[in-house]
Amino acid sequence: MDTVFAHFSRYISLSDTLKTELAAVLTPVHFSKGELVLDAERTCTRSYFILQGMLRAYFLKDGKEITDFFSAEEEWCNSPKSFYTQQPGEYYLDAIEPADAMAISARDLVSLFDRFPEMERYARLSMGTVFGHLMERIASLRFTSAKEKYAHFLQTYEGIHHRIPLGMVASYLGITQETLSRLRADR
Amino acid sequence: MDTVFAHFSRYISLSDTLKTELAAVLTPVHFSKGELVLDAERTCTRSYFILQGMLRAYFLKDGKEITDFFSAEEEWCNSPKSFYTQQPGEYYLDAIEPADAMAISARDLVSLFDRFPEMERYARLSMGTVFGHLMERIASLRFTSAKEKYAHFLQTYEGIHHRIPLGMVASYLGITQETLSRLRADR
DNA sequence: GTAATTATTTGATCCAGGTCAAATTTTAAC
DNA sequence: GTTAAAATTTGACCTGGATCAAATAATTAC
Repeated sequence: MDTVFAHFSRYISLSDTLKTELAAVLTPVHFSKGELVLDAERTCTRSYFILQGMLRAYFLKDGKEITDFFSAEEEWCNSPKSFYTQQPGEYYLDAIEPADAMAISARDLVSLFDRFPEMERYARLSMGTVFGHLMERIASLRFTSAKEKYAHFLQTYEGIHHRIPLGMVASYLGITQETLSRLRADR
Repeated sequence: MDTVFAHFSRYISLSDTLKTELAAVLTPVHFSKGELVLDAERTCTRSYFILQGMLRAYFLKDGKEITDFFSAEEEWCNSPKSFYTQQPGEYYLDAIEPADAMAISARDLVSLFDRFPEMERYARLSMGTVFGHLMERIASLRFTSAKEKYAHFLQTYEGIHHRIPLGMVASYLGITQETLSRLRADR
C-alpha cells in the first residue's frame, strides 16, 4: 500500500483520512502471464495500479493485435474511455508479464472524487503527465522514419523496453515487425 | 461571457460566486489574421477560450512548420506543456483567422483551482475529452493510409475543416501537401 | 529432455507516398 | 485593377518500408 501512497504523494499531500479510505477500496489482484485482464466486449470497471509486472492495452484491426500502450510498475492501467464512460470500449488488456496490482473500482473512485477535492487535483495533475506523453508520441509518429520512431520508443520506455516482445513494439510504433527486426540489426 | 459559462456548465454547475470570479479574471482579446499569439521562445502565460475564429499550434522541424492542432469556437487554446509548467515550450500559436477570445492567466487559474474544487473537476473532465481525441488520433496515425488519415481528420474537424489551408492539414496529418492535394482530387 | 508452439530473422519483390521541379490558381498589397 | 506573393495542383521519378514467404531461434507444455 505504501507504494500507492508514495505515488499519490507525488501530486498531492495525503491526509490520514484519505489514506484510510484509499486502503479500504484498493484490493490486491494478481494476473498470470498471458492472462486476459479485460475483454473489449466488457466494460472496464476497475483501474489497476501496477506494483510488479506489465500490462498492455491493444485493439484489433483486421484481426491483428495493435498494441496501444504498456503499463508497468507504479502506473495505472485501464481502458481509458471504457473506464471513464462505463461502457464497453475498444481495448483488450492483458498481462505480458505476471503482474501484481491494486485495483480500484470506477464506483469507488467517483465516490472519492465527490468527497476529496484533492483526489480531483491528483487526477488532473497526473492526467497532465500522461497528456504530455501522448502529445510527444503524436509528434513522433509524424514525419519520422522508422528508426526515429524506435529511438523515441526506447527513450519513452527507458528501463523497460527490453521486457517487451518485438512484435508488440512494432505494432505500438506503427511499423511491421520485419522492419523493426532489420532496424535492430541495424540495416 | 455567457458562451464561456455555457461551456463550463457542460461539465460542472457554476455557482454565482464562481461566475463572478471567472468574470473578474477573464479578459477579452483580439488577434488579427496571421498574428503570432505565442512565440515558442516565451512562456505561455495565458490560455485562450475562443469565441470566434481559429488558432493553431505548430512547431518547427527542419525549419518547416508542423501543425499540431487547431482550436476553434468554444475551445481552449494554449501551449499545453508551457502553460502547465510555466516554462517556454516548443509550440508557436498563431491566428489563422481573425479571432476573438477570452484569456485567463495561469496565475489566476491556479488561484481558482485552490479556491474552487469544482474547477479541478472541470479541468479533469474536460481534459478527459481531449485525452480521448488524442488517443484516437494516435490510432489513426498508425497503420492507416493517407486517405484514411484524411478521412479521420474530416471527421474530427467536422464543420471547420474547410476553413483550414491544405498545407496545414497535410503537416497535421503527417503527409506532404502534394499527396493531400492528389488525395482530394481523388487519385 | 523432446516436441510443439510462438517469436524473430532473413530474403525477394513491390508500391504508396516521398522528393524535386514547375505550372497554375488564389489571395493579399498597394 | 495590377502586381506580387502565397497556396495549390500536376508531373516525373525514386525510395523506405510493406507484403509475402520461408528459415531459424527461443519459449512453453508435457
